[in-house]
Amino acid sequence: MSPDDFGPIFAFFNEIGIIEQLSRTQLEAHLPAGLIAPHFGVLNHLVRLGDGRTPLQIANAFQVPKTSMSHTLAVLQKRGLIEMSPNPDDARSKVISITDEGRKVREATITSLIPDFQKVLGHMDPNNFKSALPFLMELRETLDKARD
Amino acid sequence: MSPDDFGPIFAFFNEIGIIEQLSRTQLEAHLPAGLIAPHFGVLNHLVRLGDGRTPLQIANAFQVPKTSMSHTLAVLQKRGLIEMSPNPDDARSKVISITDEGRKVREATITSLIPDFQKVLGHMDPNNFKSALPFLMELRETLDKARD
DNA sequence: CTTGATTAGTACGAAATGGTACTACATATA
DNA sequence: TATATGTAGTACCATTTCGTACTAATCAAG
Repeated sequence: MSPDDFGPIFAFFNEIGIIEQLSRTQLEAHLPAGLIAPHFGVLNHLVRLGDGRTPLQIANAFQVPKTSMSHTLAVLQKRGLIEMSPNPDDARSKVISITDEGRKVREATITSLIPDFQKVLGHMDPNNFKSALPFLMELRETLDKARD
Repeated sequence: MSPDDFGPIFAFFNEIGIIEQLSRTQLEAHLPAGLIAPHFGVLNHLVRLGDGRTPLQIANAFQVPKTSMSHTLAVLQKRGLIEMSPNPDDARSKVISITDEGRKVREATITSLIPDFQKVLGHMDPNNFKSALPFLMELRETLDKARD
């Protein structure tokens, strides 16, 4: 890893940033008014990994401060998309579960997103996404381990 | 692009989001207090593409609303890192230029960032970044064209 | 030239992010 | 058991983001 390598590496992270922003905007166009990407992220997380997680666990999973997640969860609760119960194992803590309404919002978002993605990405080769994944996952893990 | 392709594609964008967040945090750790990634982004933009751009051009380049860029530029100006002059071609508009102090901040940030990147990414193959770049650029352009 | 529509930038407000500090509970050490 | 230290969550606050609405300047059509 010589100094000459950093040009392409900076360019790489620059593209990552722009793609993140454009795809986030695309996602948010399909969310109910007042919900943004982090809200959807939490709903998706709960469906994929199951109920029973604490706010702190969710904050760690998304690499955001617990105080940010606290606010995100409050919005989801206020809209009836999640429930917060006391944690039987730890009275300081809470346990998050998704409601039927929350599931419906996630489903509907994905359902309306897919045709849009298909239209936008239709002419791209899906194999490019698949073959890029292992490197992205390795990079994500590397960056993740580095934050201490 | 069949429905089965969307699993890996969603996973792909998920990784993009996490990597963006982790790398942004890494960058911001090297910025002077009170400056965040968008501030650095603008300074970098001005150095790479030159002075003389209007706020709206810069907002478009970063795909953010002009009202967001207005605030970002106000912070940079208040800290003496950019200058805003009247646009001789259009009295409604302004022209942005980076100051010597702004250049110094950008330089110092990059200089302190490189050894950190080297430590974190040192064991990764730089060729992976280079070979991922063309696909990311194609994807970015595709997403960019789609927003209308 | 004049009038109507468009455009650049900003003021303002609502919501999101994230830091500091606090409370309540849990855990470790004696 | 008593006490000290650590942890989960939140309240509060400063800053960011971005939408709406406005002002001033430009452009287009007659």
